[in-house]
Amino acid sequence: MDYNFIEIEKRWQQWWAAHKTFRAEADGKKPKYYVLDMFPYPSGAGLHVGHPLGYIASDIFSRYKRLKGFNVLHPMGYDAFGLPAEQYAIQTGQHPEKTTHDNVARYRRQLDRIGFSYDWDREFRTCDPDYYKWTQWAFLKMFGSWYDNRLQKARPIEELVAAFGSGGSAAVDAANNDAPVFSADEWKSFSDKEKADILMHYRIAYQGESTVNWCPALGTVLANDEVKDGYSERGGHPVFQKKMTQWQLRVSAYAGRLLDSLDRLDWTDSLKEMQRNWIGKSQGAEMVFRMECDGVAHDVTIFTTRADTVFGVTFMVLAPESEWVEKLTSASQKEAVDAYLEQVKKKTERERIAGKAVTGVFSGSYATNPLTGEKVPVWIAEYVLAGYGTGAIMAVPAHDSRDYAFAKKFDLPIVPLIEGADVSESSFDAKEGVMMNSGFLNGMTVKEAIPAAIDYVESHGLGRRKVNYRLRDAIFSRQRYWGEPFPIYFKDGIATPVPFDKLPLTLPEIDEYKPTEAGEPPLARAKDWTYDGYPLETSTMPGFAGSSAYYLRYMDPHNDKALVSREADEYWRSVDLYVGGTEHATGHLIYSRFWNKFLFDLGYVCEDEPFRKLINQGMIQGRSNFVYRIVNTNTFVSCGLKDRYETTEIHVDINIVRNDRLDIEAFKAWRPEFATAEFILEDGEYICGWAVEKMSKSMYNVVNPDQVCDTYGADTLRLYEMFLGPVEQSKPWDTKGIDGVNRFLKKVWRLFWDRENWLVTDEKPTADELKALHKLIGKEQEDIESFSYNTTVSAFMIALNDLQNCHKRAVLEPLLVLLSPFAPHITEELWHQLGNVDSITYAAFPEYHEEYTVENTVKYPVSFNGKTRFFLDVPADKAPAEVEALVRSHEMTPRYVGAQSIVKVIVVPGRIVNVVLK
RNA sequence: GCCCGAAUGGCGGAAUUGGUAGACGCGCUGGACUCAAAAUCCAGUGUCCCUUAAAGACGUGCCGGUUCGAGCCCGGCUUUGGGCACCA
Repeated sequence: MDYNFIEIEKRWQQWWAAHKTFRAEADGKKPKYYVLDMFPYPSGAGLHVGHPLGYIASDIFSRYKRLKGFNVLHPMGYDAFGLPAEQYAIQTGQHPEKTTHDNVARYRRQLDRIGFSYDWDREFRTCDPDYYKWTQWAFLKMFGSWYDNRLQKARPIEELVAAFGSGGSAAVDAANNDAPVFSADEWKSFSDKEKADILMHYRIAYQGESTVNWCPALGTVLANDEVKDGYSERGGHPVFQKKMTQWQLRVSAYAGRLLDSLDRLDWTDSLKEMQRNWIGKSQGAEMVFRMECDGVAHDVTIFTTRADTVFGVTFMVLAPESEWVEKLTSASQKEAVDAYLEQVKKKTERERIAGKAVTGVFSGSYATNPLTGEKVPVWIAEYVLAGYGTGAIMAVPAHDSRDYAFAKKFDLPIVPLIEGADVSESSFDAKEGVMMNSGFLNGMTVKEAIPAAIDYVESHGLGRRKVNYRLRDAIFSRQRYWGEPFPIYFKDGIATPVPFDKLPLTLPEIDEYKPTEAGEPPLARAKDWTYDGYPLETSTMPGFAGSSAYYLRYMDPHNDKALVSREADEYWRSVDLYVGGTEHATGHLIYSRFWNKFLFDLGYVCEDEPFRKLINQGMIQGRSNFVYRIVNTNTFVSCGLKDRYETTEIHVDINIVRNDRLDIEAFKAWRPEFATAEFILEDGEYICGWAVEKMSKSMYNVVNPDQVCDTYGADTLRLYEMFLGPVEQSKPWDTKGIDGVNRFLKKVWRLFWDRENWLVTDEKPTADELKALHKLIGKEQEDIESFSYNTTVSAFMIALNDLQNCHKRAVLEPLLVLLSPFAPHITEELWHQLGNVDSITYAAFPEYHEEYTVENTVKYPVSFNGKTRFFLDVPADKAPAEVEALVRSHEMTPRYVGAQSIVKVIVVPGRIVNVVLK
């Protein structure tokens, strides 16, 4: 009988579905294990061979854990709200729901062919109202909460209201955005609207004005992680900085906790480092400078990490968007300042970064250095960012390169503060050296001077220690259609939550998906978009809203009373293994952690971190092929000869190229313009050029997993993707080696069947066969636990070489179990042919016995002059003299001895060997 | 500019973490089977010297160091991938 993978794979996929083999249920008797893939956005292009890489790895791990006796939760679903479906809708008028539905169906078909062990009963899409009900619920919980800096946790807003009533704004230390100061009596006298406005400054989900990334081409604002180098990540459109009122999440309140608990996570160091950079903690001080403008004094707070350099301040700088700009612009400078602000506003984010042009304007006011009493000018310049620190800085050109560039351009004084620092050509930014020109700090090193300066400032009431984070609050509204509607309506101008029992607030039907003529979001087109007669919010939530708590929903996906029941949450707790790409490091993985910590604070979940262990699978790149057309002709020249002509490089579909050799007939048929093409060949063949590039439709280098399943089968695909190299590593897709893996599976089949005979016997295995088997068991356990799947596949091949002619049931049965996580279909088939009725999934992972793999030996540590150099395996019954002879004759010994000679060899029987050298 | 990571045959990649470098697979060469091809099986395959073999020398991006011993540790580079980037 032959290995008919098409038939086998179809049969067992149906069998697993019919028997719900992978259904997970909370079961207190077994230890749980939760394995999760980052769920996909179902794009129109379908899956390519790169997508399943992580899914295969996590599926192998899930199947392995099941064999090890764990109750495994391994779900899958779709991140279905998003921009592509909406843009397609704008172009074609097709409802995004329809597009999404079709794409999901296609993804599902493709996923099913690969034989994943998902519990499909738990599937959901983030655009299902039953699901986004809980996204809206979480939003309302955030709207109804504030962050207590003292307790470092979120609390219900009612408790804040109570505190205001008894002690005014001073009663709490709460995370806020520029909240006003008031007394308890004032609070009581405020109108409802005034109270609501104040509370809005404290809510964890709040509406507030801030400088946002505005993308006119997409007609929406974007979060920081959705902007790359000044362009939108989706579509690559220019982004502008603009002050706007938007919904935001107070992620910044959690910056410290997000940073600290990174240490407890089993993630790669590089990913943790990325998050640390993104959170960007910096320790320094806030200092107050008195500034005077046309005779009026203002106390302006600045942030610095170099309090030690305060004696070298020669000017101050405000960000153009700072609220101080207006108050500190003198009448005489007003015109110049206004012109400058206008000029800054017109620039895109890209131009601000890329230009690096030094620009600025004098405000007309002066500041007093609180330590020296010296007066210095106040400038306005775009190199100072409004969103970080206080939007104002003290400039020390001698020791900060940006201040230095500014001082040079505008001819401001530069005062060096560190002995020996040469500041004639550039600033001296390093935090080292000995202070001078710095009053009481003189003679100290920089490392001593920083805390000394801050201590001085604190004790004289001029400022205080302060930790700043780069992490900003997340802009949470998008001016788009295809997202979760905000369950908020505006009653007399007060943002009011839609009651919980009215959720989900479902997305209304509209006839066009574009913004309105007036520039309002698409939802403004909906008829009667009101609640209780009041207008509803017309923005929708961003893509990350639905993906921030989806791992919790999988624990209890059909619950209509809660996001997740307490019992389900306490059983499944958090994701034990999360597999996905690094591209989510500063987006989804920050937002999810924030979201989870918030729910933890309110007692809705029992773990404060969502993803215990994280593996980042690498990208699979495409291998593109090129043909070379001679300019202005329809003649194509083979790669080796292309330098003799002037040619244009054209991507050619890799499906009509084999081993870099072009199928000329297929090429002529590929596109009408090539039907009459002529060719200049090498050795009778057309050789194509090639390059490794991103796998994409436009480069004609996409390999569809369906094709691989057709030609080789899903088991080969799974095994091959793992064999390509470490899961974490990016690598180009290359089918060169796939035959070797396929050959391996055929050989496995041949252990059971030759052409027509069943070969399996009940003979007793030999010692060598057991040794090969147990070596494999040991290796596989070790490798799977450390995600070295490529070496596990190698171990299978080695074991197979050792077991070539072994048809013994006692060896083959455990072998199938070992192989089943990697190649589930072929093993399931053979497992049943061996007479087993139930799925191999329920088998037990074979136990590893060291005695089969290691001879009965003693391990002697061999040391030279007391330092252990190597271990020698010696049969246990050897006498000391024989051991000594072995050591002396050991092939490595001369190398350890080097130029010295052996004085004597001391052997402690069964324990240790020491070689004394002279 | 700053912060991580990587560099090993013709190729993808191994190496028990300081102990026989190149596992396993691909490719290539030769052979068996075949009328022939495909498939399958067997053998060989880091480089140099050599008809071949033995033996030897060299060999993990470059220079130096520690060590009896370095792909692995230390110092200094080169190339390359990724992240952050007027964050005071």
